[in-house]
Amino acid sequence: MAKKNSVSLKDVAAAAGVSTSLVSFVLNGKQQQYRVNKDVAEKVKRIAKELNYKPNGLAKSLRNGSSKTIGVIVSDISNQFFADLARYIESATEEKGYMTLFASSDENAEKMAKQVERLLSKEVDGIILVPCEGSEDTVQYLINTNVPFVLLDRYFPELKTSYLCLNNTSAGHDATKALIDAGYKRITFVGYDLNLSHMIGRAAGYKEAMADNNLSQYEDIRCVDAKNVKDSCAMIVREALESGSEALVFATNTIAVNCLYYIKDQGIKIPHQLGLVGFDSDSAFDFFYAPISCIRQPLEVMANKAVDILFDNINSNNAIVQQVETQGQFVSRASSAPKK
Amino acid sequence: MAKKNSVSLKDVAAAAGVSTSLVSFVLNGKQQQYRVNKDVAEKVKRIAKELNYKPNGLAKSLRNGSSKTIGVIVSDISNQFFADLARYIESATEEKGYMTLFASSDENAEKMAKQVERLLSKEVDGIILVPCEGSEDTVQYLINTNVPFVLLDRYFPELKTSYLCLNNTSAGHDATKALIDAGYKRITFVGYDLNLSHMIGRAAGYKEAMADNNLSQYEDIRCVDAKNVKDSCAMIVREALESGSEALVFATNTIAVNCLYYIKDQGIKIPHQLGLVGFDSDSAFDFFYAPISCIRQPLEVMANKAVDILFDNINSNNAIVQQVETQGQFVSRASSAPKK
DNA sequence: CTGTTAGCGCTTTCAC
DNA sequence: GTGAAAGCGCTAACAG
Repeated sequence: MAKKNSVSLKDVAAAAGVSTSLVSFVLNGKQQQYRVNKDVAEKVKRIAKELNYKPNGLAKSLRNGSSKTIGVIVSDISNQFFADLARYIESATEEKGYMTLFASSDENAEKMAKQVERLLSKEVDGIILVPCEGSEDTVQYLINTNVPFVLLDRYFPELKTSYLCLNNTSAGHDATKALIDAGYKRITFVGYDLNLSHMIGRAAGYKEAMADNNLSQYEDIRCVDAKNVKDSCAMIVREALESGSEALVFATNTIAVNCLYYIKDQGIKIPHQLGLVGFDSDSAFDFFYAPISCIRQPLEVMANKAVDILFDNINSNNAIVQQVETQGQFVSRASSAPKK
Repeated sequence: MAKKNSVSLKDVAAAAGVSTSLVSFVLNGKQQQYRVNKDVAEKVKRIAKELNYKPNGLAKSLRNGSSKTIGVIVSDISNQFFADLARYIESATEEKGYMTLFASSDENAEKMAKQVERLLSKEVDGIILVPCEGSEDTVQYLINTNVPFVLLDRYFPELKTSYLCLNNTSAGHDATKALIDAGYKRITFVGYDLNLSHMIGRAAGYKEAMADNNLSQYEDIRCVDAKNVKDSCAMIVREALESGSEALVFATNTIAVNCLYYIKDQGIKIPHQLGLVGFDSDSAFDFFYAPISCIRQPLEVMANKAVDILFDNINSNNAIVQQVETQGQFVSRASSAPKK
């Protein structure tokens, strides 16, 4: 531990000439309840302060059966989208007197399972989890072992769990519809080849918008290779253009930014040669010569709500399953300006 | 705790018909050391697996006097610079079997002190700390209580602590010199009004470069109001231009990005009207119409080294103070192209 | 080779 | 009003 020289309850008790129980009562504000003598209470408080007593959280947690810590597993904490969520989650949990243990899964089910184990071995009181592809078993395990948790950003329709995510279908629809309204017809959806609800939803929204506007014959979904995002994005943009695509919907901000590098390099004219809509935000969207239209997720609301749901599960011993979808907001900018 | 139904060492021992010590030995790979019977060992392992036994990390930590957890306090975990560092730190500590507790200080000394307390109450084995202005007391407290820690990004010259930071003077010098070499003379340094080593170092490097090139008469240092970065940046760029400044050195990426919003809005011509050099990186630097030259910090190296130093302190009980400076690298791009 | 036991620091019941 | 004592789950002397 950080310091071996730390002073314990016993030390305070000895110095005050009382029992450890008294000290515990006083220092936990239960002097009323246990009718501790006023003077004794004062003395204990004074001595505790003098000795610079700091309770040992580990011992407390062990004894109380609650670590006052939650775990958060995201794909990559350095990704701006997750970093923003992390910050909001941190603030929300801190307000409740909890600490947050963050871990990254790299979209790898095995690594995610390992991170879950690591968090559980720290006896976290609950977990906020961005589940990755193929991690149903791990999620099922959490259900079986009755660990309070909430899925974030994605969920598994076949598993009855609490989750909080964007209404992805609606968002995918709005992104696509904006391009359609601007006069684009041959619109390509650029996503990951992931069998995960957020991706499926966004693609479904895209298809729906295309179909509703009699553009199904132009439906074109392309998948970025997650192992090699940069090159894969470049190739997809090139191929989409070659096949006559007039506009692209990017399913995530990482995809968008990587495609933008290629678009910028190649001098492709936005929006006249290619209309664009992205998801989330990135300063690249603002500084690209034609600012990028996008679907904004209400990150703070999402983080707060996910935390609320988690604590509901913690406090109710998972009695209620809450499945919440938030609404994205379309931000219109130059990259999806009306096609000439 | 997550689950009340968890199985303990005692349960395994009972099921295997042996004592808890045997189980502990076996499950901690000490069967050799304690000459545990092979068959018994096998049986214990099998039963532990059958019962899905997971050791309680809290109890282990309490007993062992080490939580196998470190704390990391940065200014803001959602800031890309710190998010990147966080990710590298997470990876490095994970390799050592440690978990990482992140917290944000918001550059506020009081909040930082509170975060330190929170981390210590979790009995972290050590702390990586990005200290904020006026937090000398808290750092001194860590020294006094013999908590292993290492400062990151900034340090206090008057305190004898381990730290890892950029060679800021050299970086500030290089950034400025690049502009001087490109023919700019009236160069303005835009930083925060913070009495912190990184800011002081970068400004000192700027001054040094100006002086070495007989440009001291043009020395011009302006400070962004950290409480209102966006507006303050806009005002500073405007005033600098009005006063005849030909180039700007931005002391952080947040400052740079905020100034770039104004520069873009106003249609200021980069680099001909104004040469620019920033710190760190941001996708805005890449997508601004004139890509921004910058000083890159070796983030991965820095994170790894900070973790190494911290563990040296943990393992040596703070016997050695290591103060390490890394070198930034100047990346030349259009924003600091030779002035016509 | 294996079991007993004494705590790590804390909370809380129960007795006085 | 207060203290003794049990015990959260684990490790590691120490006995045998």
